[in-house]
Amino acid sequence: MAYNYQYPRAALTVDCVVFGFDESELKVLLIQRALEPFKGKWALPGGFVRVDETLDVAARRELAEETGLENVFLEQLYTFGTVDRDPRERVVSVAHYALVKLTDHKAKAATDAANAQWFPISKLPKLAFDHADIVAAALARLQGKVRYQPIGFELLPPKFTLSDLQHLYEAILESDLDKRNFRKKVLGFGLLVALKETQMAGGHRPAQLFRFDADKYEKLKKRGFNFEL
Amino acid sequence: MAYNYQYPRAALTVDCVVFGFDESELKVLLIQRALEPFKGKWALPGGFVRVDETLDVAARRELAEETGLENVFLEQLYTFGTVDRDPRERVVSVAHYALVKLTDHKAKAATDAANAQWFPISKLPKLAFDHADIVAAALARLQGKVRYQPIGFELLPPKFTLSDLQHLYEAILESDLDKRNFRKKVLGFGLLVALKETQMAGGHRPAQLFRFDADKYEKLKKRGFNFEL
DNA sequence: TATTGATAGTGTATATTTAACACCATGTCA
DNA sequence: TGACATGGTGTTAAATATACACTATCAATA
Repeated sequence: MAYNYQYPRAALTVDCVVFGFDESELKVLLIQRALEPFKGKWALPGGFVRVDETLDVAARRELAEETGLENVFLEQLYTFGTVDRDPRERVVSVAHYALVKLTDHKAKAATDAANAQWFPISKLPKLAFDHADIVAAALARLQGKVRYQPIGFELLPPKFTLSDLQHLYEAILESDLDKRNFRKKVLGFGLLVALKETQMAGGHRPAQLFRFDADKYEKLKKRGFNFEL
Repeated sequence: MAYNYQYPRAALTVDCVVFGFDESELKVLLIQRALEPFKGKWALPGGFVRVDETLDVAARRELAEETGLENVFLEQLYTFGTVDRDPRERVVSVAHYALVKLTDHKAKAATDAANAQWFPISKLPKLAFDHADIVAAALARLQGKVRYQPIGFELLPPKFTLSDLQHLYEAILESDLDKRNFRKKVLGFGLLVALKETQMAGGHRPAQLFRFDADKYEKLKKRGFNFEL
């Protein structure tokens, strides 16, 4: 096809659905918009892509600027290109989703991201633009992905109990799992390393702490190992 | 995020990986480029997105213009946004993949798409831009998707035999399947309707023809039915 | 017209995986 | 020291997946 500069161009943005997990609930990080349109409404963190940065870099930059988050798990999700999704002009957005350890983030929240706030996924406010659609797509992707790739660990602190992990999966999949079968399966992957510590949670028997063995995961992944839950 | 017109903008394109199936082989439809850069090289059909059309519409329009294909199965794949993927300027491409019935297309090929040509996926020529990456991503997606969604029918003519279907799956998955187990499973989905005709292929016992029951598929899909192969 | 060659079509037995299920252990706190 | 809360552990039955071999029916031809 002809290469032609004369047509008007769509603006290109990135948006991020940031998932966190805390107190048995899956949460999403939102930003309150300071400007029109949708001023005062909640929206996904995101912004315009610069001509000299890749999409991934743009998403990470916006995330750092607006929420203070860095070095998180981030993947491209889907590109939203409806003509009227932005009332100002044509804006195409490459949506991403991120998984963060809530514990890490809480310290920074006060400084970098004064107008960022975590919302339980089941109680999201009305969102600006088509961001509700983007969140829905991200949740569907997360639910699908978690079944065959051990990405849930990105949402947990470095040390966690098997109950923590099970509650996370139950929150993501929105269904109850059998405790014994769950433990059998996840331990069977051989990706969990039992630490010498236990979690003194009070009021009951202390739980064994584990960490995720990322190196081993990379090796097994290369061999085409199947991590289906 | 600041809303700012002053920065240069990336150009936005769509590209399509068009899959077809013929003579036991999975094929991809390529276009020979008429202009620089990569003049004379083979490339994916695609082109610039207009400001008044969605991504899906843009992909279908380009497909019709460059290959004569219409009303095909088409889904968004991934957005490629490396900074230097186009030597002229920054171009971000929303890649799609399409599944077409080769039999339908062959009639049109001579007229609409003089410089379009089908290549076996295992013998692709060197491709322009990062199109080899896009094809690889599309194949991976197709291989993943075919395992849990009956989209293979999009690649077959309306009437087909179980052997046709099996050969298609074997071509996509690049592995041999057991005939009896395969037939048991696909018939078990209840999506195949046996026609009253048989295929007179000559030289051997004629094979039962089937059609895909798209209505039933839609109904079962809504009920969350599992089509895992 | 009998034989050969090519693909169609069919069932069972075994191995593997999944699903369902209940009790004791160990800590805190009243 | 008893109540309460969560941690931790195996077995059995059901369902599913896998492996496997022979007969059927046509065309071509010897």
